[in-house]
Amino acid sequence: MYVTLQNNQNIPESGISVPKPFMPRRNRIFDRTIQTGQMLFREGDEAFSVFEVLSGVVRMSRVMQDGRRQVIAFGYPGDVIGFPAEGRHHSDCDVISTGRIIVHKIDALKSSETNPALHDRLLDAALREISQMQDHFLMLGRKSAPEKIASFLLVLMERVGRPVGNYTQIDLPMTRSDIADFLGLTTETVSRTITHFRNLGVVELENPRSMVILKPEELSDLSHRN
Amino acid sequence: MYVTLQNNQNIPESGISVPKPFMPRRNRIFDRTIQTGQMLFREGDEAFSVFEVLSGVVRMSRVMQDGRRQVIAFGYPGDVIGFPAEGRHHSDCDVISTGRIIVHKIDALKSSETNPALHDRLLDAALREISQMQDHFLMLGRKSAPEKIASFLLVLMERVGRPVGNYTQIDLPMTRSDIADFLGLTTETVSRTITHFRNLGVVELENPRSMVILKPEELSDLSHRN
DNA sequence: GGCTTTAGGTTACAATTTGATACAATTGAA
DNA sequence: TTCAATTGTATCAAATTGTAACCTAAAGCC
Repeated sequence: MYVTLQNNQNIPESGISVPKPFMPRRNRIFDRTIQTGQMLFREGDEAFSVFEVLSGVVRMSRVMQDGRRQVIAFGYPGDVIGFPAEGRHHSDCDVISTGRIIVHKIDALKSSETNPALHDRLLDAALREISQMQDHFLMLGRKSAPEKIASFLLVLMERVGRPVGNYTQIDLPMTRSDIADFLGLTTETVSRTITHFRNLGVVELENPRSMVILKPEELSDLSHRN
Repeated sequence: MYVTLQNNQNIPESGISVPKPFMPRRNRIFDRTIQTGQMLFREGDEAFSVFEVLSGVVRMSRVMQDGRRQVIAFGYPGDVIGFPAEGRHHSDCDVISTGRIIVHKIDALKSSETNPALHDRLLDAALREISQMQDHFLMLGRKSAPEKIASFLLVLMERVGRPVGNYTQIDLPMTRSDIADFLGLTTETVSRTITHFRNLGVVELENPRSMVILKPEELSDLSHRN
């Protein structure tokens, strides 16, 4: 699923499970390598496919003419991205971390004739995305800067964190500017807030792109998720 | 479609058309009256149906424990609402203006067996919703308060405005608080901004719930859509 | 009818957060 | 090593929010 910072406190059995990538037997997968900096599609492009991320990270974004940008979502392994409307893509999609994707023909989403199981899976992914975007709305519209950053780091920790000793380490393949544009902040505010968290002893930075979460509970308090 | 304040300046042939409600011959429709104040579903409810608005207006929202609320969307005639994820609704849905809806069994969305045409239509509605939520992201994350209000009024004008002489009249069935929670602002800011637009001669209020757009072009400039 | 109550809306002013600007430090690539 | 890009920090300005008072209209009640 997308990293869209859920807020499911009111939902019983809150966790939305992420299905494993579809793996037909004998690896008859039409997958493709994606390289950092590569563009998968642009806003307005005709949509021929949806993409399932196997590894690496992609960034979906929209831009205004005056340059203001909103990052819609980061696509991590397990996510399906590029759902079209009216046959077209409505955002840009860039690769920010090299990896592999499965390219599904758009027909698989449109029709259940040739492959009902895949159709169901893609439909579920689309519905899951709607739900996750709703969570992101709450964050964009109603959370403070520290709450946004804390929520963001928590989601990354839960989705792609790696245990290192007693703590959890997360990579940040995106720039501070990407994070800012995802959360509706400025890079300065992102920087300030991370520095603040560091001073609180909640997180630790090995370098700007590698973070260790020292106190997940305090981060959770800061995010006001529970 | 939802009133989600589109920003399609980069998309050729930008307008996303809204399909007419599905009308089987001889009116064999399973529709239902909805009354202001009625609740269609709550966050966490098991999802048995999706709803197609025929008339009236509904409000989808999510709430944090501390009371902060985000209005996800307003459902106007033509919109399909209540798409579930993992079999559950992930927002509350209230009726804010009496009307009628069609109740579609969730199976119609899940499977194309019984009614392929309806299945396609609901799938399209879901994809359109994803696209429109992306537009709303840009607004929530990157637009200023006046830009948000101007965009909101423009979308209402285009979707449900009624010509009155040379101008366009729009009803605002939602409260200022609903608008604020939709745009990520406070009621005071909404009030102040509308007053400002009134002083500019861009809009006129017959009463707080009935507005006349006097200068659509200036409103468009204020919204930074074009 | 006239009164009170209530919800919603508006306005003014103070407080606060965030953004803008500028510049230093760091990192990674050439 | 040098350069360019990114990140971090500090100061100041601006936009938005918070607080509180007041207004208006509708609803309920006597």
